[in-house]
Amino acid sequence: MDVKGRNCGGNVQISEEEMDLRRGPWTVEEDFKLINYIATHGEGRWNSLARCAGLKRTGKSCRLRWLNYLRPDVRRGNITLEEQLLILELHSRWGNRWSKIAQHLPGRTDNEIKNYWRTRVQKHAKQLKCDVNSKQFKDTMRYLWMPRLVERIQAAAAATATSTTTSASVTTPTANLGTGQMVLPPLGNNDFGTSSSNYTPENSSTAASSDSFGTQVSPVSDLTTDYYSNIPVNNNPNPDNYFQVGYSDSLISPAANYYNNHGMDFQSMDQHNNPWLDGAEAADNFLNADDYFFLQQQFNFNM
DNA sequence: AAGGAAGTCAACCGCCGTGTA
DNA sequence: CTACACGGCGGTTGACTTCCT
Repeated sequence: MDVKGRNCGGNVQISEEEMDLRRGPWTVEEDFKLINYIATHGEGRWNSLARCAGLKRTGKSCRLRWLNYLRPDVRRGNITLEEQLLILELHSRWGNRWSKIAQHLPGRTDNEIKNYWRTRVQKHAKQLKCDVNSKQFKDTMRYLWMPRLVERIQAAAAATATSTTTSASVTTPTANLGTGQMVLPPLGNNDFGTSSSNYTPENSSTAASSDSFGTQVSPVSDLTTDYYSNIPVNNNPNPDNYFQVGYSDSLISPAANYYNNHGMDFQSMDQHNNPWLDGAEAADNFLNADDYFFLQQQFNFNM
């Protein structure tokens, strides 16, 4: 055996410096070698694996390639609405703990989630001219985007239910999250867990111990028992119903108040520079034209 | 059609924690 | 205890693609 594991046939070990290591994109041949080797020998110490498989790559490079791309259970394709919701929720709790977040999205890698966050979510923050870690932005996620995602999941579930016509009762979307593919965090003292039909940012956050949103929490919890209580039982998502029931005191959502109070200019965001409106049907758009119009109306009403 | 801007994502880098000799 | 190798993780880069003018 070599120092840290397997040795490929008893030959003298060759240092990485002597191996003329390759870098950059992987070739089909390299992928094939790595897949074949792992299929035969399993995963192991990556440095020795790289040598034994005849790959002129570092162990790290092999590990990354396998975990992020070649592994058979890697799930490719667009991030679903359910996954987006889960990412937003988990990120609000754990921050940039991509690996930890990825553990709860089967088949998704930390790299993929990280890329999603940086390219999609941070884009929205940039467009709003606010920091992605700011309270305003986090509250927008909590009180606008996440409810919006829930609505859209609900609508999709309802559409599926009516098309199949086999089920009289509509399953709540979170109970049906990812068609069984979601693995929610274990139910701990402060965790949201299996009470999926009761999912809200309020009860799902870590507010009890360490509220990552800071000390001031918008008063929505007094107005809403849960998000589903604001959604008509006929599963017909309606932003007006949503806000007017949920935020009955002022008809202004907490996030809208934030933008109003912090001088953030919603009205200057026309359809040409607002990423939330462009291609509103795209999977990663949280707000549609109705939301935008509604927010504008609310701002005008209070001016 | 061409060129630049913006978006996407695979891969690399550097740091850190852990295990072992 | 110390040194070293290794794996894991988050941040960053850069090649490639798509969009826009």
